[in-house]
Amino acid sequence: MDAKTLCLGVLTLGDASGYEIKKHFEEGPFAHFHAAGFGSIYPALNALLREGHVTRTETTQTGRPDKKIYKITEAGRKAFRHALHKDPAPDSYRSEAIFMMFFSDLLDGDQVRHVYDEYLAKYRTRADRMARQDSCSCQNGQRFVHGLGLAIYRAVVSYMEQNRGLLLAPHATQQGGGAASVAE
Amino acid sequence: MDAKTLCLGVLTLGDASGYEIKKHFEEGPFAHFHAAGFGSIYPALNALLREGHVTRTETTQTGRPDKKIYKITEAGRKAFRHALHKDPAPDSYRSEAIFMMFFSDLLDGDQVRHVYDEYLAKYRTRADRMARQDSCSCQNGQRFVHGLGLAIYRAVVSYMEQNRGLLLAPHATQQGGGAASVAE
DNA sequence: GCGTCCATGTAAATGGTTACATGATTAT
DNA sequence: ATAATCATGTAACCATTTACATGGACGC
Repeated sequence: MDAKTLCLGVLTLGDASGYEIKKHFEEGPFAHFHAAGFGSIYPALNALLREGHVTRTETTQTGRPDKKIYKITEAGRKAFRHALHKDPAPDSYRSEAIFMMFFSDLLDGDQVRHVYDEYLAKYRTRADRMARQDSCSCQNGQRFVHGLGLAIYRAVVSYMEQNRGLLLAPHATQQGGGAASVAE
Repeated sequence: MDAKTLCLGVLTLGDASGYEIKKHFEEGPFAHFHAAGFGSIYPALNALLREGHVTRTETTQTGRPDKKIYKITEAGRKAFRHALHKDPAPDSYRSEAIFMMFFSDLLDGDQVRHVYDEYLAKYRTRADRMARQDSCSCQNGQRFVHGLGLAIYRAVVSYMEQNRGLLLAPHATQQGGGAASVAE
């Protein structure tokens, strides 16, 4: 899925600037299923403008840099629907952290613990954030995807909590600075 | 994570040819967390050979093309451990199928049903295949990752089964090509 | 016969990430 | 003071994907 289609998708949810589109990919509802950086968003938006798939309005703000708000056109909507009509490419998932955990026996314990803890913390945070976001007002597709993301994050957190011992067996619990030894 | 490190990782599990390494990424235990194609594997192996991180043995086979078996060296193991000692890059997950489902209200029902069905079937197949693979003989890290993959796949399958209605609500069950109008 | 599996590789093209460039405001 | 947020963009770099090139064996 190229950056242009991704941007069009965000713009079907409402007008936005390039900066706001990036935030969408970081915090928005499908943040977990795609990503894009400035280096791909800005050129994509300019290309979409050239193609007539979006219009642009420059907004002057006081105390803030100027903003360029993009709005999808009818041609843009059509192009978006057309792009979504092909068979989807297979999912691609890449996780260096999990790759590392796979080889935990080759790493020293501190490193494994560090990777494990950071990873679990990150997924906990995301699961919590998603759980707080209400998806009630959204359309069905959006609710479906939100729920799916949440289900995946919860599964990861739950599995990791229950199987910590597999990775960090010999070292006991030994976490954080506290004195708790037989935590539970 | 560059292709070289990925190949080294596979080679810590046993000697292999480039072709076999690719199969590892398709069917092996961390298939789900990383991928690599021939175009990145073969050049990576040649680079590793130049660097002395692997050795290569050419094997002549009858009725089969010749094979080049790669074996990791001590220097290679050291380089691998070193590569795994950095902080892992954040996960990147990209799914066109889920992106499509997110925008299901813009797509026609047939298309959504098609994407949904294919996607669920794929995840079911993978979950089943993983469940059959025993991970008992593996080291802890490998068991951990295998279990994690399985947990994720099961969560996806389970969620999708339970929430099909969100995506495909108005159309009733209505599957197959038949004439069923008020099916279910 | 046709497709798939085995097996290796190169080259071009695509496309994304990273670094650079700039700069005001606000919160710590 | 210092970092973060807001805000846009370009250019070099890097890496992967894709297409091309080759070819025998085996099953349908």
